[in-house]
Amino acid sequence: MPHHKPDWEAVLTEAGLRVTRQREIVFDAVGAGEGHTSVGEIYARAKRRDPSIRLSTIYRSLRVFAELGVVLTVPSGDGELLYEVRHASPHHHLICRLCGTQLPLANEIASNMVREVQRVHGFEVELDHLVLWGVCNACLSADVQSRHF
Amino acid sequence: MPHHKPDWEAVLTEAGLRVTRQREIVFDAVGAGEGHTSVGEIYARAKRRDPSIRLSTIYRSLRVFAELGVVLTVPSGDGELLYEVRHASPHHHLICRLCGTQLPLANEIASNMVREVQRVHGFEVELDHLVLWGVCNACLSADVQSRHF
DNA sequence: CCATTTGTTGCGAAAATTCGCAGGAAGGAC
DNA sequence: GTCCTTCCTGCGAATTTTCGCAACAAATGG
Repeated sequence: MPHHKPDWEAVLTEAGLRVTRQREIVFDAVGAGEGHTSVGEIYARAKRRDPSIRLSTIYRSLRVFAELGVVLTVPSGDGELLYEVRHASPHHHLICRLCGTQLPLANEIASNMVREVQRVHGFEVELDHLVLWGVCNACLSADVQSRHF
Repeated sequence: MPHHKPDWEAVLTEAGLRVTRQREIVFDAVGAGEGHTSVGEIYARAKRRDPSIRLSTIYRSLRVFAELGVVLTVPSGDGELLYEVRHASPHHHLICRLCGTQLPLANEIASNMVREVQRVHGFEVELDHLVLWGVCNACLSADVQSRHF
């Protein structure tokens, strides 16, 4: 199936919001690169398509997208917020606070937890993008070795 | 309540940082109330003890504390960052995005997930304060009813 | 088409957060 | 105590993010 129609437009109209030229530009700018994108980069890309677009419009669009869940926010290592378009299936990350590597978390683990919360608390968790910080395998062994010295 | 020597000082010195009067004020300000505290509130409390303290000092201290893990940051509903002192045992929350209620998450659920991640990915998750957003029991039934009308 | 309604944008200003730097204070060594 | 060395803070300015409001544009219905 061609899947050419971007579905974020449907999500917006569904929510009673409007599909505008600016929002299209911003959305495309988020997805233009690979992976996570900073506000500055998004602004630069957007301005390339419409030099008169204002930074406040970028921020407003991003907030709308994030609230509706069509883009996800990922806190980068140094506290800056990064943005990324959300793909069909929810995906979760493990981020190593030592080397910064990101690896995907097995979906089953996350959905198990969601199911458990539902069973125990009767609470419906909406888990789009779980980010777990910690230390990866490689750094764990490296750290152990460095303590040897 | 033998609330002995606050251990955040040990954590700072351990990291080669200094225990200053300002940092003491900021740390106390974070913990002065119950639960999560906003930057503005922290600043207000700190200024009560030292009117000459600067906002940039608040931000710098909070960043240091957060990086060392002695205070935790919690994203509030509207995107604002809240701060809270980290207590001995990790604790996790469920927050309802409809009514704002926060309820504690059974520790077992979280630690199960951490164990699973370790087993499957060999990744050591450092889970101090997991916040899961969703819809609580009460709002779930209320929502169902409202769809009836 | 035209009119109406309501959400959205541009614009500038305000607020929040970070930065650079010189003076001041903590911790350590003697 | 005094002297050092670094780190921290006050200070103001720069940067980032939000806000208010009038003009504008998207969807809807006639």
